[in-house]
Formats: sequence, C-alpha cells, structure tokens
Amino acid sequence: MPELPEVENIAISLRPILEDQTVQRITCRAPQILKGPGAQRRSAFLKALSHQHITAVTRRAKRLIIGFQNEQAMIFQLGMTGKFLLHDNEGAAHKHAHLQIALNGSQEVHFIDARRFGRVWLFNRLDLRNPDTDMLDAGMGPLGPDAPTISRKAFLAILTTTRPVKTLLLDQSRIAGLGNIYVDESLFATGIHPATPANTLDQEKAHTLHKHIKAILKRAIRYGGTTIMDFANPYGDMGRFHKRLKVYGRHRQSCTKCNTPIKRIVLAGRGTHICPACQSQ
DNA sequence: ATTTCATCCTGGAGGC
DNA sequence: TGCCTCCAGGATGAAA
Repeated sequence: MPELPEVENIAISLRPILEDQTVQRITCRAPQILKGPGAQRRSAFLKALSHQHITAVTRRAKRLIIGFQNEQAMIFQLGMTGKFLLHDNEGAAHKHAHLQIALNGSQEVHFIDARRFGRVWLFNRLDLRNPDTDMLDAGMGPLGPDAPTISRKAFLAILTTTRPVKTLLLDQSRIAGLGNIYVDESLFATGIHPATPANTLDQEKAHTLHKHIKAILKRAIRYGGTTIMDFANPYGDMGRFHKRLKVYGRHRQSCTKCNTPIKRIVLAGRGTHICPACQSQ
C-alpha cells in the first residue's frame, strides 16, 4: 500500500522516463477513476494532452503529480494497489491498466490498479509552484505538512488533541504522507501505544516521535519503499524496506527489542501492530 | 468536535 | 484441487 516513501520512489523512477518527453496519446479504460475539473469532459482533457510536453513529475504527500507544458496536470492518488509499469507496446496490456500514457517511440507508462481505490485527478490549469490551493479547489482533501520535513514546532502543534495518536498520524489533513505501516513502525520505535491520547505525550516522547517519523521515512525512501502486496516501481522492482519492519505484519513473531510476541489489535478500524511490552499504554 | 461505520474493489489466504 | 468466505485498507462521506 503506497505511502509516502513508495510514492517518492515512484516519482524518482518516473522522472527520467517522463520528464521532457512528449506524449503521443493518453487513454483511459476506466473513466470512473477520473476526478477533478477535467473529469467532466475527460475526452477533451485527454485529447488536449496529445503532443504535449511533460514538464514535471513531482510528489506531495502520497500524491504523484504529472505536469504538462500547457499547465494541464494529473494527480494520482494510488489508493491501496495503484502502481505504474513500463509497457513496451508489444503484447497485451495488464488487465488492470486503467490509464495508459503512450510516449513518442514505443514506450508506454501504464497506471495499474487492481482494487481500483486509486483516483486520477484532472486539472485544466495547475500552478505547480503552489499546487496545494489548486488541489483544494478541485475538491481533493486538505493536506497537512509533509511528514519527512515537518518542523518540530508544527509537529508539537498537531498533538493538542485527545484523539488516539495513531488516528491523528493517519489524518492527512494534520500530517501528510503516513499510512498504516509507517505509523505502526514510528510508534513502536518510540515506545508509544497507538491508543495513547495525543495530548498526553510528554515533551520528550513527542520529540522522539517526531525524530523517529522523519528517520523511518527517510530510511524507507532510501530502501526503495516497502512491498507488502503490490508495490513496485515502474520497472517492477519491489521495495526492500519490508525486511526492516519491526512490527508491521509481524503478528506473533518476537519483538526485536524484548522477544515478546508482537500483537495485532484493531484501532480506528485498522490492523495495528504493537509490542505489548515495549508499548504500554 | 470527534469517532465509528459503510463504501468502494480484487486477489490472496485459510477453512473444509 | 477447488470452492467458499473472509479480509486487507487509503480516502471519503454519512451517521452516531
């Protein structure tokens, strides 16, 4: 499930493939995944992108942004299973290749999403220097500061709520980019129980949590992200971070710190992994 | 204001 | 081997 480190790696891989290239044609086989101002007239939107130059491939939180010379833009929310794969134009496309970008030459980049939770937002005009305001105009959810670069001050400011700290960290409007995996990992690293009300964390715990979130995301980016089920970069390479997970997906295995079996609980409707000894409430 | 719940989806896992 | 049921969860929007 792509969280920020996975999307960052996709952006890193896609950039040299797409940037400064000219689009030949973009086709969409699953119009229901299209959202935003351009979705109403999707045929016209996609048609206008033929022969357009791709000027930017960027990321904000878990969103991947592709910008074109004429200021049209597409923003991908990958949902659970969204990914991109290179397709050489020979042979059948993947069953779930919902959106296909054909470049000049035989190269194609396909957006593939089996579960179809992913969305592609179409913007007729997007200011890539400050996309946040445009995203909001289009009805995309508001985003808090990006988790890898959030300042200590801003982080402390979001903790002033009685909500469970896990719920808070998953709330993209407060802090953007974390998902279930990296929240569980960050809370374990800090020794915090996920149900702890955010405003009861003392100064030291809050600082340590802030530090661990940034460090874990940074390491996950460096290791190419985490592959649980589907994630892969456009070349089909899997992330290498899953070997370094300490609690996520390690139900009943022993804690790397104290050997206590890792427990799986449900919090905020999400599978939540903790060491019951290291993360007391 | 906050939290829970249903919804969207398919493929993989586990039970029998 | 195969059929069935259950479940994963990012984001959203309604309901409690």
